[in-house]
Amino acid sequence: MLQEVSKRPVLYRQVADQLVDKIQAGFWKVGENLPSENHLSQEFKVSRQTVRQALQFLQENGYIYRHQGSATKVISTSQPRKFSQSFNSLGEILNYPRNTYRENHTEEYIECDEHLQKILQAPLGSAWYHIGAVRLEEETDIKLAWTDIYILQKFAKLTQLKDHATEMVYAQIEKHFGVSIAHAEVEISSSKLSQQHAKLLGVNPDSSSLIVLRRYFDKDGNPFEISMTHHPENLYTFKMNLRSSHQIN
Amino acid sequence: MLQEVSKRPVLYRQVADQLVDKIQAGFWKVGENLPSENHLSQEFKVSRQTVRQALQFLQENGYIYRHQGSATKVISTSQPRKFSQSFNSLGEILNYPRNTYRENHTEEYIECDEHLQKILQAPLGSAWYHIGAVRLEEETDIKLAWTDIYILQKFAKLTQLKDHATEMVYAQIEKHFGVSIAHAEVEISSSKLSQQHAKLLGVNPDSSSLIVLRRYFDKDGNPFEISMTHHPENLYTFKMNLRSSHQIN
DNA sequence: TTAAATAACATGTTCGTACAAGTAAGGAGC
DNA sequence: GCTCCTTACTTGTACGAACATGTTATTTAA
Repeated sequence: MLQEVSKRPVLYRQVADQLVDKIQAGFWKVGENLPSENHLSQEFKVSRQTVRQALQFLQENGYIYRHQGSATKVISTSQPRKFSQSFNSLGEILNYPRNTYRENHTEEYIECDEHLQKILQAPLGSAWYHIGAVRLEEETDIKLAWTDIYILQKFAKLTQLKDHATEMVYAQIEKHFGVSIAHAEVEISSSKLSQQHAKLLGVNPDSSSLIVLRRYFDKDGNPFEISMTHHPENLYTFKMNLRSSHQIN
Repeated sequence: MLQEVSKRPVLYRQVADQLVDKIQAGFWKVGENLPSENHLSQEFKVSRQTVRQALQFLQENGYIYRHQGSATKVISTSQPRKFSQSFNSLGEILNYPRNTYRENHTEEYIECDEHLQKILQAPLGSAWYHIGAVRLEEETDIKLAWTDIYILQKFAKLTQLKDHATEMVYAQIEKHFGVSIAHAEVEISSSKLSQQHAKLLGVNPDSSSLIVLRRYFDKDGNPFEISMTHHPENLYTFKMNLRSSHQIN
């Protein structure tokens, strides 16, 4: 019965898909309440736990708002953008979604020249190692972004490590060289995608891009890694959730 | 027994807290695996279900990486970068630089239609007040951005207040209507500037733009203000500083 | 009329149990 | 030494049951 509607392997996703369909079809409108978990449990002929898993999926994707004691409310019908990164704390901003990996295209030793200095904020002539990579989604191999990573030259051999393509580079530096982040900067801006990047990512060369620049500093205030990521337009959204729940610790 | 360690009301949070403590103390280091769920279940003398809830909490907070079949891996100690939940800093994301002001171009009563719903995430047909404004720098009068602000219709008279053009609208709502922000979302994306916006801002119609969407919710999860700001390329950068303030508090 | 107590109902937590499905290591066979 | 397959282990899914806790509407008492 459920199989006919959806070919999802797992039950709670089948339920979730049907709920999403109904929301998007306007059966439950934004601002209205969903039936209770027990009611849905009977309607779909699944356990309440399964319904709760489905509702959790809807919540994670921003469709509903749940709160103990009150009914579940529809807050959005919009299909969330596929690649959006959500943060609950600012620290998470340093990371990239787990289900992605890098594919290194270029690796080279470079010196910080005047042009690079605007990005690196490092001394002129300092020695760096540049990695140019495409970031892809694990399952679909969709090209998500182009990333330029600059690390201090002494860290260059990192690229030969086993998990290099899937782990965050700053985490690898922390792990293998004992350098930890004392301070970081994140800058987000927008610009048109360069011809070259557009070609590498297989998108319209006229499209705009979201640029995320991350600088990692050690305890002495020296940058040891800088990454600059170009996301083609509409492919990536930066999303932050700010809660005013005062006492977390 | 567990009570002594933590006074959290719920069991899974007590377990989660202890796991986080151990990770931050370096008992399990980044890259290492946690014990299996069954093992933890026995160690903490709680059901596996409770352990899974605790692990889910750790996952949501970026401490661990889990996926079916493999052991749970520690990916972050989150300690230094957690730049923690000080609402002041998070709140700053909601604000706009002080030395700017708005120049309202259009004000109108509107209803939430299908197109607007994607932005507002509010019920179809709900009554809103729309303010279209250019944001300028105080001294130079340089046009920085175009902003569409949507507030609930009952707040419309705000626009007649004295400091309306310089204060953040959400702050005005808080002040005059006693509605406080319980939750907020910030979404950052990139797109090409529309012809109309480009003309209003006096920039090249072909340029790209940085779009910052802010949604403010009350305690019931209802949005009461949404603002969507379009920054022409190279005019605005979203910058965040993350410090590893170990124990300032 | 208003305010406090209560009942009904919603989601949240916690315990069981069992099986499914993905991963990784060890052994068999070549 | 190498590949393939089995096996043990891990996390994921799904069921059932019971109680906890927060919300809301109703009823009762002041």
